[in-house]
Amino acid sequence: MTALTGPHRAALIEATVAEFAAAGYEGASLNRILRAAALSKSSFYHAAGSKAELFDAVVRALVDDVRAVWVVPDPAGFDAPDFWARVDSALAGFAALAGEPALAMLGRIFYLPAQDGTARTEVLGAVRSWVAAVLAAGRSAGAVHADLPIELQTAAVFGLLRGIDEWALSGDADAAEGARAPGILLRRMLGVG
Amino acid sequence: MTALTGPHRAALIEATVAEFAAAGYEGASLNRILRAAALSKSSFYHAAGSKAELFDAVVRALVDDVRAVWVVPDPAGFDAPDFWARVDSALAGFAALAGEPALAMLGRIFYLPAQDGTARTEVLGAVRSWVAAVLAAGRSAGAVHADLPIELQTAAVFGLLRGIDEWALSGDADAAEGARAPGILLRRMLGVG
DNA sequence: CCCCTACTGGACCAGGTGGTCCAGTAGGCT
DNA sequence: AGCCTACTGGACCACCTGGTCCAGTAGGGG
Repeated sequence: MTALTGPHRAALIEATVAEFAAAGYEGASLNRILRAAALSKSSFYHAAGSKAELFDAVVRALVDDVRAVWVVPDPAGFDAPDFWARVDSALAGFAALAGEPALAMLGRIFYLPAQDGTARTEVLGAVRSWVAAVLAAGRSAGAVHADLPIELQTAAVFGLLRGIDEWALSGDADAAEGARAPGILLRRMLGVG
Repeated sequence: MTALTGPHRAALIEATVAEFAAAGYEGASLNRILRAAALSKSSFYHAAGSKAELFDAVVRALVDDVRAVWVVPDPAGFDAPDFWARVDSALAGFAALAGEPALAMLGRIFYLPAQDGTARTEVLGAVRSWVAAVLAAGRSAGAVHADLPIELQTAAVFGLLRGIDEWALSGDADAAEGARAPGILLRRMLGVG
């Protein structure tokens, strides 16, 4: 019922994020989280109604953190001749917050398929339609190919970025290469000319 | 110990694949599999030593199915001026076996991160280095950009294909568009000129 | 001071997990 | 026939999961 209130909120979110990092979103154990947060079951169920609500609250908290650092650009602004320059600067702004591990994790949370009704699907849908709107603006600016469905292009963008991200995380990756790769590859994949 | 032998092999693999489809690789329940295969615990542990061995055997069986239908092209053959035509025909050959749902599932199994030592990591590594070898051949043929690490390009290929695959699976996807997308997008993303 | 509400600790629950153990039994070999 | 091995059924195990319940207790308002 209550959507995670009270003094334990911060500790609970922190412990949950750590658990996500260790065991993934699906594999996260409520018992482990409570143990880490030094909180009893009953206290937890008093503050947050269920495991699902906890997870939703955490997702929302992470999203808020991101939006506090990175103001999401209006897709309409991308309908301009310098479309790709604007994409580059948006990517640069976004890359700036990749430093904070808690925020980088938000991305990882969305890598798994989610069932409807959760905050994840909601946020993921919002991000997805934002990307689609940006692509649509790029199309009217003549900067983005229009010979494939825009939803397909959106999915390709997500997949590509995820692939780059996973490479960047796995061992022998050069951070500088990882930072410039999205701009280069997205432009080649989608850009006209 | 034994790597899944005996008369139950077929039924066990079938039930396991069905369970993978229903609950995912990680969420697959051994008990459900045994119930579906009408096999008792002791019989199972006699035939296959553990859940992990079952999963390995199933992965290997699916891989064998794929290799029976699609002969993996030698990467060396891609070092040619018509590199992208060869990629297209390889993609077409691979798309032909997307019809069989059990085989399509193999891909989905590899979407999740795997810990070392399992057949999944082994096969995934093999596929990954095959793709890297093809890309290297494309580079020497002058058909593939060489301004980014080849491992990064490989990761980008995996991500892109996964993104397209997920789009193709989710509802309102046009199968024809989904079939021609990989060739188009891979070439734009990686191709020179 | 008393009471009432908000909160807390911890025992407890049903149901699931992968895995073990042992008393059988069926089938081929000698 | 006798035996020995390969297999089977099912009870049982420890441990984990998310969730419930209840007897408290701390703290602020009347």
